[in-house]
Amino acid sequence: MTRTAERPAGRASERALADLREAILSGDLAAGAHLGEVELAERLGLSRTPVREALTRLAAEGLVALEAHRGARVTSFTPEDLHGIFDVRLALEPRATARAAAHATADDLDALQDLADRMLAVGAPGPDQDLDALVGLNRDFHARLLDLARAPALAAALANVVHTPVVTRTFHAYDPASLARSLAHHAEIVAALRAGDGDWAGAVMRCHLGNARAVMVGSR
Amino acid sequence: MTRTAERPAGRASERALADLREAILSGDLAAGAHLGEVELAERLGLSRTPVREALTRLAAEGLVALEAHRGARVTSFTPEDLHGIFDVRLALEPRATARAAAHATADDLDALQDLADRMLAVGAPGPDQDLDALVGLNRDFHARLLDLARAPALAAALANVVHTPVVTRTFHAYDPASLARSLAHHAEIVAALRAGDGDWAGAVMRCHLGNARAVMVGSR
DNA sequence: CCACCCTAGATTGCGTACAACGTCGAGGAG
DNA sequence: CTCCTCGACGTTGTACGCAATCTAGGGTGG
Repeated sequence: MTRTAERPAGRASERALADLREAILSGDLAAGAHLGEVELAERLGLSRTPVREALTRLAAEGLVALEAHRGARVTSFTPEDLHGIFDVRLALEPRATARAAAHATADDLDALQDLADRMLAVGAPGPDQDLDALVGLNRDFHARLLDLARAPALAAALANVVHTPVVTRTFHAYDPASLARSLAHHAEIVAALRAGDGDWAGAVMRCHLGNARAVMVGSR
Repeated sequence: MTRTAERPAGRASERALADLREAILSGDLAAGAHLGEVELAERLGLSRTPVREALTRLAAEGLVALEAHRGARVTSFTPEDLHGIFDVRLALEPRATARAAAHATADDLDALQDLADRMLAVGAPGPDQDLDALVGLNRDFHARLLDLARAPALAAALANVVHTPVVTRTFHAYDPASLARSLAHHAEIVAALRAGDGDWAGAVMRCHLGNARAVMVGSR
């Protein structure tokens, strides 16, 4: 009916998926928000079918919870949940980081270095500090590192856990000292990889995650 | 209240999901098999819609791969993939097992003991040996153990990795010595949990998985 | 005053039809 | 003989409509 000939675009389903995921991760859709299929469909200018498919996939990723005949809700996480999520990250990411040492080429290292440098620049206290830009850079850094591990199963296991809103969104929670540590960790990881020392790199990643958990969940 | 204990039982979508998952895990649908939506729909007596939803969810679980306009295929795993999967299991399951020590009640331990005993009975060499029955018991044992860990995030991370056909299906690949070890491990895990020693239990799980990996992937 | 039932509304679940896209095979040209 | 091009088919992607089901609200009886 409504022929919104705005843009031919790619697959509408993937568009809906990406839009919804971004809306959730960015916080536009608050945790616990009531999501109706018709409402979302109208909002995105699509029919219910692709929206429904997107919701199904988001539910599989754990970003939303489907309640029968009651609508879908954005999943909310308790501090215990967050703690558990960091448990998984601590179990997997240091291992992946260690593996990355064996596969990283000079180009890879340069790219990582570049990301680490830019994060240091954007994250440094002062008028130019941009904590929001940090989010994307941080995601890129970790994603690239994970890719270098050449461990698809490990990456898949992590994927359904790291997507969680709070983990990827907040950099504002960091106090100056923790933020400085976090940014330094990135650089140190690159240094360890350059040295070809997987154990070192993995250890830094453990520190990195421990620091992050302390900031976001607090000591337990 | 109308007690419709009839055929249509339960949501058709979940039925399709369960049927397809079982068909894949049991091997009825061979790895790499060409799955068309219409073909599956006719086979299950449903329309394409629920089948499509089931395929989407299976793809999210990693059991099938959706190829655009070419149909879905049951994912197949290389030895390298399997090795990586066991890497993830080795990183997560021992940790979960250790955590289970803190939460297991007497009833839980009895149930685990029962499963371990039954596996010993069914797995013992002789005319009564039933390797197929082992599959279900083994899955129950690991699932129950994972549940006791009270670590939903960890369980979720594992879920998308353990579902893989080859990992859960084959017990025929075990040689007698390895099989005996594997069954003994289950009993030892229960013993360690009874002793309240999470470290011990986790160590046994590491052995258990190492043994399994050696059987299925071979030494590398 | 409380509990229960019953109706009305809304939402999801599923089926079917249409459209777009990609793939595969056959035929012709070089 | 090989490669390219073109057409038909098959498959997926999306829209829409109907039916079943659940939730919520008001009314009634105890």
